[in-house]
Amino acid sequence: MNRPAKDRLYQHIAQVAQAIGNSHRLELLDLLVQAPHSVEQLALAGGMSLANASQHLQRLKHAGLVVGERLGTTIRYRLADPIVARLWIELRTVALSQLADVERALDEYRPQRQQFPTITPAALQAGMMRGDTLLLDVRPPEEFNAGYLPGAISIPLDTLPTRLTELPTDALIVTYCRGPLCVYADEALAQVIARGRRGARLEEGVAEWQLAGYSIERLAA
Amino acid sequence: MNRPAKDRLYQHIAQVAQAIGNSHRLELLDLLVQAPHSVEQLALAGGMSLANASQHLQRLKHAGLVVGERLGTTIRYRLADPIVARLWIELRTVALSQLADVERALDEYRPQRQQFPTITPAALQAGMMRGDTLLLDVRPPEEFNAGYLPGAISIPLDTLPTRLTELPTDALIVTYCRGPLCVYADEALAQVIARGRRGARLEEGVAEWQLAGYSIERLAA
DNA sequence: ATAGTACTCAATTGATTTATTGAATATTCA
DNA sequence: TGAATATTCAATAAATCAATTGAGTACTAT
Repeated sequence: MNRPAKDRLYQHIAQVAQAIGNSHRLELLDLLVQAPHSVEQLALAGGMSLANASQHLQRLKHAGLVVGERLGTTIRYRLADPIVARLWIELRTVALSQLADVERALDEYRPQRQQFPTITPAALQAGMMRGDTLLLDVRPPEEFNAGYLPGAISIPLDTLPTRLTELPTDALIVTYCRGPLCVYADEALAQVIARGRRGARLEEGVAEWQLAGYSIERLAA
Repeated sequence: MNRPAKDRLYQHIAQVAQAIGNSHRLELLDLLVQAPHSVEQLALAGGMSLANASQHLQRLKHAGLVVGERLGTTIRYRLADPIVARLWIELRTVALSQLADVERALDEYRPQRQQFPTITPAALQAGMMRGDTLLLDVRPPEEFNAGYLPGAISIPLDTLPTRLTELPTDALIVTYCRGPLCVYADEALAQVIARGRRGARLEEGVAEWQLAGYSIERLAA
């Protein structure tokens, strides 16, 4: 058995794990799961400097996890392959399951998450088939445009206050956003319920939805 | 949006990725996927010092990926949960798919892997149903005892030379070992084919087999 | 109680990673 | 051609990681 060749093999594989072994790069991947983003957008959304974001993107690119394409003066980064989304979801699932600190940190970040009802994908689909459930996608519009759950209506969180009166009073309002690590759907739901509507949150975002075997819709290009 | 809480959340999740961001720790996980091992066994199989192996195991334990239980003077380590095996397989799959260097390193470690036929799990099962296929598990006996593919016979690689005459001449001999990063099945297959038998390798080990939805057998305790 | 075995821990050293800063590069527009 | 915008790169300092060494701990057998 070739010990040096075996060591090199594991070292190469470890490179991918090293690429995702940083909190900023994980957040960048989480953003890219929703839609392609420019460096500027990623730096802003991830709360890091432009140079820092760019450096982290080079690390992710070098590990084959993202690719960038130039569009004029901007470079649009996206996931290199859907299996990268799967790896991120798997990592997050293991972290949540195996480390109590992750669950605690999630409660601190999403303090409202135990206060409202949740709904499963299957129950959501049944409700939408019956016609008594309304599904709201409260992500930014570029993320909705990149792909959304079937039947979802886009009401970005920042526009919700002026649009609450549009919501029917006799339906169950279901909100979703980027997935389990996102608070947008919690905040939207709080407003919906405060306004007297019945509501629930879907924990899954588009990536979790697809990983569970359901399909998404996409606007015509 | 609570920026500090969000940062902490991603930092906690990154801890798990950091834990697997080292080649030695990946090899330890790969070994533990097959069966629980003592620190001494792991250090030997992984080509590292006892103290180093122990340190890496502490890192994996702290990330919730392995657990240890004392049995007399030895501590037997095992995966904390099957989802850890899934994470390892997912990471490896991404690495093989996204980095050409990983494929090259695998070729260097397994130089014979393109020379022999392979067989899919479905074709293997069909052949065993027909009764014209013999499945050999060439891992060490403790790993076979921890769980093996249904219908497999255990012939550890080091005992194969003295047992080749036992093999039927009219069946397809299929070998498997720890999975895609293991050479045991290649070396066994070379001997089987050199002795004039028809042979093929199954790339999947027990973890890949289970992840694909098939069940394994286990000897009564 | 002591010796043997297995394992862990702490300190040290050298290597690697990360964020910042300022310069450099690429593209577009007037 | 030059200015503006977007992005990357290189150098630096601080923080973190990994392997080794030697000491310490836990368990077992005599």
